[in-house]
Amino acid sequence: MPIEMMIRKLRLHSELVQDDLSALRSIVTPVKYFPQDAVIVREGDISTQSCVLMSGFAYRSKVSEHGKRQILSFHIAGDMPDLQGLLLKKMDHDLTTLSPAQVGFMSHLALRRVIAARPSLGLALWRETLLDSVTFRQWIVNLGTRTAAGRVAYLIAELHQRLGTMGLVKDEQFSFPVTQSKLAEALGLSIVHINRVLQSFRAQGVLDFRKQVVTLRDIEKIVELGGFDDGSL
Amino acid sequence: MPIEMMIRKLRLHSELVQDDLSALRSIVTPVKYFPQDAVIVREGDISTQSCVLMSGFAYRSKVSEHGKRQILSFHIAGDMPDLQGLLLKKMDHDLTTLSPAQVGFMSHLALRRVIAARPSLGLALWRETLLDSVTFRQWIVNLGTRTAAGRVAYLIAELHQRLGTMGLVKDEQFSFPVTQSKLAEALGLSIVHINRVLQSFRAQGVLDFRKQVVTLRDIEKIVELGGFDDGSL
DNA sequence: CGGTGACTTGAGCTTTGTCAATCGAAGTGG
DNA sequence: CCACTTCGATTGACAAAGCTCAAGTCACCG
Repeated sequence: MPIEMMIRKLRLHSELVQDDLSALRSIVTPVKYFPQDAVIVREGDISTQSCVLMSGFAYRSKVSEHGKRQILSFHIAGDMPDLQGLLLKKMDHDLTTLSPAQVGFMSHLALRRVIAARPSLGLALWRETLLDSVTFRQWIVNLGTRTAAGRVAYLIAELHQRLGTMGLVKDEQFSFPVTQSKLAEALGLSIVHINRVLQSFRAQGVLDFRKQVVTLRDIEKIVELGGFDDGSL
Repeated sequence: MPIEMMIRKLRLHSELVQDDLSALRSIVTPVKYFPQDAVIVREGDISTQSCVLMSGFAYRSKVSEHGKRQILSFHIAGDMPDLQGLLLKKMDHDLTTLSPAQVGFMSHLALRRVIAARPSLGLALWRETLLDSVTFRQWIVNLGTRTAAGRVAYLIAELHQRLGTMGLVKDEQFSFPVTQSKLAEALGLSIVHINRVLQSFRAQGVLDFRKQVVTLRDIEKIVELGGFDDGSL
């Protein structure tokens, strides 16, 4: 029942009554399946619908004129990574799958209708977009203040926390189907350097990143390096 | 009539009728005057009101556990830098004045009342918070993909554009009351390095940054270095 | 079996940071 | 008005983090 992932996430932050939830459920299209590395929405597109990631991973990215690409955020089941399109018609970045993914869509027309009828739902969705902002702000701090090792550790800690609340972590281990090259694009580092950081983490028994699976070996150390702050809101 | 700055900015992005605008005006408290470097809201505070910057400059910042501070964004007249507090009760960052500033406040109670009565106003405010996000995303690209000189150039180009739409640029010159140390905190660079970049810009006749005033001398070059993209939404 | 994509490794180099000192303007108390 | 302090800007010398280039390895796939 993949659609429940979205509901689950929404309920983490907002109090919604059953009627709100079923109104929302009712406008989500049947799930579509996307392969790995498929573009869901492209920068410049005029969006007429927003999506919900039901399973799998996705990421948002933007290329700077220099041709360098920056990954802005990673997304997991339950996320609505292009909800902002509801009010900002023109996409300012790309949204791409990182793994095969199940995606549901909600047309903006239907969303507006449902929000007008149920203001509390509108507020809950607004809040979701604000939480998105919080993550971006943390990301800025990450890029601006931390060394390479700190950035990697932070990213892992953040994902660990988010996947944890969605029940996607088992035995301090989770799937994260990303290449080192994408990690580099996310963290503003070179591939070579990412590789070296990961190796040193492995050697020091901090964490292991192999075959798309992350294994946390020394959480204390990771949190210390990455200075991750759960930041309960 | 400083409150008109807010209205002016809102109307840039949303169509609002006079009644919406006057409803909003009516809940803004009389302006308060803040000196330079005064904290308006602090990380961890539970916010019960949001502010509107009527004149002057402010910035948002966050300290990473390492004690290093990161400036997240700069704000100018018309901005509502802590609007997200309406739905995210706990502040995740500080808001501080960069210069003496006039600030109006809107209590969250009143805001919620007015939004409930006028959904279009709610959407306009939601959109404002989304524009905030856009800026953060650009900032991530800035930190992640550009060299020191590019980052500085980008920041200047962004400010130039934003101040321009608010009518605060004259003769390709604008006031930006920031120290080099704060620039360093915003751009994730050391003070010394910022100083060198500014000097080289001055020497090359790209731009001049003296006594809190920025003078653009070669806009082409600035846009090229910073790769600024107006990104009309 | 050859090809492709991801990961690894080494060497040398560039950008940026650190440390330490100096300078200059503005403000303060005497 | 002068000595003194303070804060921000500036400079030089040196160190470090991270980048680029280039080559090689390894697993997988047609």
